[in-house]
This record gives sequence, C-alpha cells and structure tokens, in this order.
Amino acid sequence: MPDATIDRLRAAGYKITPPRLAVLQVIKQEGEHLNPAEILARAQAIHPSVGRATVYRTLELLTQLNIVRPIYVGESGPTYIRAEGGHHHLVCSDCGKIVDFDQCVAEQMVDELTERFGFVIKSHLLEFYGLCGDCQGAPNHPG
Amino acid sequence: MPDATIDRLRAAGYKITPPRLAVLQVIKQEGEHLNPAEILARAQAIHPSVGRATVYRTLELLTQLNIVRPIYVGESGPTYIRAEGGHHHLVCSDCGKIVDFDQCVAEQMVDELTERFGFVIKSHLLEFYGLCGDCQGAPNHPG
DNA sequence: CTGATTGCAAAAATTTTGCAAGCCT
DNA sequence: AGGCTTGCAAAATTTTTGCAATCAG
Repeated sequence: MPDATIDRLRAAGYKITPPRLAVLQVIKQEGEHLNPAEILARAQAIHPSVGRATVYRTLELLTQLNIVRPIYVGESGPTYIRAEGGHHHLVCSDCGKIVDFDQCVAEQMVDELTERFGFVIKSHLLEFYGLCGDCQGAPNHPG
Repeated sequence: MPDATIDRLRAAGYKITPPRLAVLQVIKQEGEHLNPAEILARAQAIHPSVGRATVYRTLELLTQLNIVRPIYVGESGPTYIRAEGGHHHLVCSDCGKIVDFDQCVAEQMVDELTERFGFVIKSHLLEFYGLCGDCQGAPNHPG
C-alpha cells in the first residue's frame, strides 16, 4: 500500500481524516486477511475513538476506489486484502491454512482478456484449493 | 455438479435428505453466484418446507466436503459456487458486472505448486478485477 | 429402531442508518 | 464557513443455536 494511496483518496475528492488514515495504516501494515472486527480493533489502537460504523464506511469507500478488496477464504466472513497487484493463495480446504506464493502466470492473460472483453484489468486474485500436507489422508467425518 | 455428489455425501456418512437434495439441485442448476437467501428461496421452490437454518447448515456441510465454495465478488455478502474445477471471472470494480471466461493458465501451475508446497490441489479460482467497457472513463466521486 | 437432520423461533453476530457534533480543506 | 465525516446507538440483516419432532438408513 504505497503512500500514494492518500493522494488517490484526495484526488477523488475525499478528505483525509484520522479514521481513514488509521484504517489505511492497518491494512498497509498488517496487510492481509483481516476482517472488519480485527481492522476496527487495530485502527482503534492507532486512533482510539474510531467507531465500528466508520470502519465499515471506510472499507466500503476503499473497496469502491479499488484500494482494498473483500475476499472469502473459508473464514466465516469477509476478509480484506490490498486490491493492488495480484494475490496468490493456496488454501487448505480442511484446516483453512493459507499460504501465499509469488510466481503467477496470470499476467500473461491480461492482454488477451482486455482485447476479448474490453475490460481494463487492474489486479487479480488466484487461489488454489486443496489439502495441505498435514491434512492429506485425514478427511472429515460426521459424528 | 455431477450426480456423483450424492455418492460423495453418502460415502462421507451423511444422509441423503430432501433439503440436501434441494440445495444440491439449486446449485447444480443455477450454478453460480447465489447467496444464502437466494438458495433458500429456490430450494423452497423444490421442497417448500426447507428452513433457513437448514440451508446454512447444508451450505456449511457442502463447503466442508469441498462441493461448494463461498466467494466474495463485491456483493454485499457471500455467494456460492461449485468448488469443483476452476472458476474464472472478470469482475468490474465499478458496476459489479461478472463475466466468466474459459481459457485459463492456472492448470500449468498445479504440478509446480504441489511439488513446492506439498498441497494436493483440487480446484482454483482466478479473478481479474478492472473496469468493463461501460464503466471506463466514468469514475465514481463523492457527493 | 436410532441417531442424524429438520424447522421453528429465539439469540447472537454482523452491517447499516439517522443525526447532531466535529473536523478537513 | 461549508459540508463531508464521525461516533453513537438504534435498526436492519444475516447467521447461529436450542430443541422437540421427524426421517433416512
């Protein structure tokens, strides 16, 4: 999350306020997979008076501006990640473990998709689901 | 969603009940991007007495068995898709339009990731975010 | 039969909203 | 100064839970 994010907010006509800075800082630092409640708690550590509602409103704003993005990875609710660039996760369907990896072949597809669908592509999310080493051979059963 | 899904449920020791069949059928037919409320409504069209709670419980069960998967694509809540195979979406950050596409280079990565991280990979989700043709040049502003 | 599963309604958790006060520009 | 933003608390939504009745195997 470059500091340029602030300029982006300003450029879009939004005011730079302590709550917004706090939320931005939380996502910049902690980065990944935080849900609204966690973001609230950490934002309050920075600026104690921040309220729940403001976190939701800020998250919605940042999502609209394509600065963050909500995703679901088996958690019980939404989790936010930076929207910029790509995200590549390996998610264990059994224990929920998430591993990030770097190499990604998605960029190769951008030009083709742009041409074919007329989308201007800004970022992407690539997730693989399966079983991690620990969970292989240990399926879940009822009872 | 092959009919084999039912065998999978049975094999895992779960009972095959009308509510479960209804939810499975909804996801099999309608397939994509339905939220719990929509799934409930359509399941009730098949088996009128199905209750809200059962849909949630069934969705959780199917998620655990890796038959369906919740995702977030800018909607206000979770949406369910089949977990099998791959899903490839182009999502407009502005209007929320979702376009599915077929070609995907993700399969190429499976072997490498398996070797590197020890995951047995079953499926994947690849989403590109950007602006669709209609939304380009029409950014959102406050006020 | 037996215990998993269901539907209902209440409870809990999560989000959204209304509004006066406060802050950024 | 002007009006976007905020925090609070209440309202609305969405999910989860408790339990007796029911159903699949």
